[in-house]
Amino acid sequence: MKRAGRPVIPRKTIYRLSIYLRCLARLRENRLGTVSSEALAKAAGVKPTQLRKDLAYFGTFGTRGLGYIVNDLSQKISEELGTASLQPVILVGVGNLGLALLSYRGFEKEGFEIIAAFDAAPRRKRDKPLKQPLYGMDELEAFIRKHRVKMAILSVPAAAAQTVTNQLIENGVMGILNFSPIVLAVPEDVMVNNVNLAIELENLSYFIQD
Amino acid sequence: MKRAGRPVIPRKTIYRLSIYLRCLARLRENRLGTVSSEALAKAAGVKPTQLRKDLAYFGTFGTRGLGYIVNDLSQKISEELGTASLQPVILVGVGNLGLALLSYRGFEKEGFEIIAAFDAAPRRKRDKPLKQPLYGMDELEAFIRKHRVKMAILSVPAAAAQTVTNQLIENGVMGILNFSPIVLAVPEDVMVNNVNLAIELENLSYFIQD
DNA sequence: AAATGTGAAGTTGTTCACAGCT
DNA sequence: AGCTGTGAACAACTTCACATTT
Repeated sequence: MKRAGRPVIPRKTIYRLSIYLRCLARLRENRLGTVSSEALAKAAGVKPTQLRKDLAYFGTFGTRGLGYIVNDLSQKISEELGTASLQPVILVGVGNLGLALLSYRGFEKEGFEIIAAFDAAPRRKRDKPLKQPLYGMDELEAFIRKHRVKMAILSVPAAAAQTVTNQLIENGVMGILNFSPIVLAVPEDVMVNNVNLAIELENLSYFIQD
Repeated sequence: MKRAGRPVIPRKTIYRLSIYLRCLARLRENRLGTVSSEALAKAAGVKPTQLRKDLAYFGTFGTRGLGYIVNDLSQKISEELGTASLQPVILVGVGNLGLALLSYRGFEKEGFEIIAAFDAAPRRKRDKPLKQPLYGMDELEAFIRKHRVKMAILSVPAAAAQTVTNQLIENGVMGILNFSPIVLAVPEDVMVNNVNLAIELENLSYFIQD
């Protein structure tokens, strides 16, 4: 929580905190009480010093000579990330990819819930019955306002992406997880995370050339 | 192509080259002949100087006072990324997410083709008929070797991820697009790109807190 | 006049080295 | 003795400022 008075934590650190949290969860499942920065860093795929620096941004939790108490550290990171406050999310664009994301179970386990989906053609035949209600685009504005939705997953075709984005933002959405292959123009205070599968593949293919 | 004698291009630059390429494609569709670094940078969501620096890593293509020729620049970037050489890709783990990725049309348009899918339970009932052949895990090794597969998309459950990864690498896979929520341990010369949707959401939710 | 290409300056992020605690 | 916490050194990346070309 970027409250005044607190240090600003770098973006990359926040990313890694999420990773640490997941590693800690596995340690807990294995009933481990404490962990050293070396062990946790290894599990997370980073250097021990980086882990310690990351934690130092928002406190000092370790015991010298011993390491970190798994439960405590887990909770501290959770608090810092604000994971406690479960955010409602909507999804816009129920094509192939959107449909998949809707049925993907990975979200709920992590404390997010897609509470509704929207599509330009909500009655189009889909193979699978959805858990979430599916509405037309004309109901988008009212829904966002009514449920105070702050986060949206965008999986519409490229041509529609900017228009939909504008609609989302006008009605109060502050964070967008963008799967459409376009760079969205947004005001400074709106946050966009891009996930572009084609680019990820292209990137891989570049680096594996001998 | 990281050939000896060429400068090493930073990872982030490679990422952005992919983005520029897509922006240029749109300019071409709109029949634009030339573009300035300012205009292209804006479309790509970066600063003009950054765009120019990125390009400078592998050549000088612009004309001062004029800008870049869309077609030429497009081709140069394509060459640099090695997009020309269309890589065959396999997908392992046909659950919800894997299924979605298989039916996602975004890949083929960008020059990738998922040529086969593998799953521990290949006969499990799935709602949708697949375009790609679906095999059991026992056929994985032979297939990779026979088709000289270098890239894989991994969408298996966390518990299976590392085991499958080892299998892939032993048989020659050099690049993995990992959707499973685990940090994979791999040798240095193997490249992993992680896509973790839960972390992306968690990250968004952190930054939109007021 | 307009826009690129680039050395230098600035910024951000990572790693080292070691002091300091338990 | 073992392991954390952190200032300082280092490395990577970005932006600036401006010389240079068309």
